[in-house]
Amino acid sequence: MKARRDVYQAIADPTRRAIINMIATEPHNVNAIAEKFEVSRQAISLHVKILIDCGLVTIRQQGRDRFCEAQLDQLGEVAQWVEQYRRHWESKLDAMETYIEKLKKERHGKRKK
Amino acid sequence: MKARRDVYQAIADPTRRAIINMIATEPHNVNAIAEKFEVSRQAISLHVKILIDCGLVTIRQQGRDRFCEAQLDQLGEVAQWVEQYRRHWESKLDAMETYIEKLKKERHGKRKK
DNA sequence: TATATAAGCAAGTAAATGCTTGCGCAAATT
DNA sequence: AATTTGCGCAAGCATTTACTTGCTTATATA
Repeated sequence: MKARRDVYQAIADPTRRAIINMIATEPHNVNAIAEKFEVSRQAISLHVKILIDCGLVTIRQQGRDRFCEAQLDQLGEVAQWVEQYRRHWESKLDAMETYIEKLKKERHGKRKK
Repeated sequence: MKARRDVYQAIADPTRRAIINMIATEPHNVNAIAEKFEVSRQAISLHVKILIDCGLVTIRQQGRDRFCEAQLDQLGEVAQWVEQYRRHWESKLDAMETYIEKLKKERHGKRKK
């Protein structure tokens, strides 16, 4: 269990997405996370490790507790990759709609960064 | 090879993302796709199958050719899932960092959105 | 018609994934 | 000091994944 370790791989697993969802609101320690799932604490521990490895989670050690905090910057990469195809799924219908979409985007073109 | 078959799983593989990227612009038949990669035609054929299974690719049969067309609607799900966390990575929620951000903003009044 | 060509099917393999149980250690609690 | 609690480490295991080679069936084409 030590090969490919990128964001896409990390979020491919539903349990890991659930973990992210859980700690996005507020940090939880490993056991707290594990309690919400059917699988063993160890299984969760491994998932967390993977999330740490790819940078989606950081640990704040506090006594014997390890609080997992979501650090979702890396998701930006996925967002970017997916976004580049948005028009492909939003305007699959016909040229007309593509055109309208484009107009709308231009009208309130509010791109950050 | 017949278990989980969702979009997240599908795009987890870099080769599959490359295939999507390739046919997003215009359809290619299986061999045409395979030629662009180092792996065997069969390997590509399997990747395509996975993409078909999760709805990201559709086939247009034409004689002995099977043209693969990108059908990226399903990516919307991923986009949505990722987007819900955008603020998490665009504005770190950590109190400390928020504070620092605030200081920086105040210093050289540079807005972000 | 003989023969390329496109591509699925099948079987085999090495590595990765997801999970479990058992153990040990350090920080809290009694 | 003794025990409980949080959690990583390690080994083991069943699947899944990604890929390969070999064979087969259609569809073109010389």
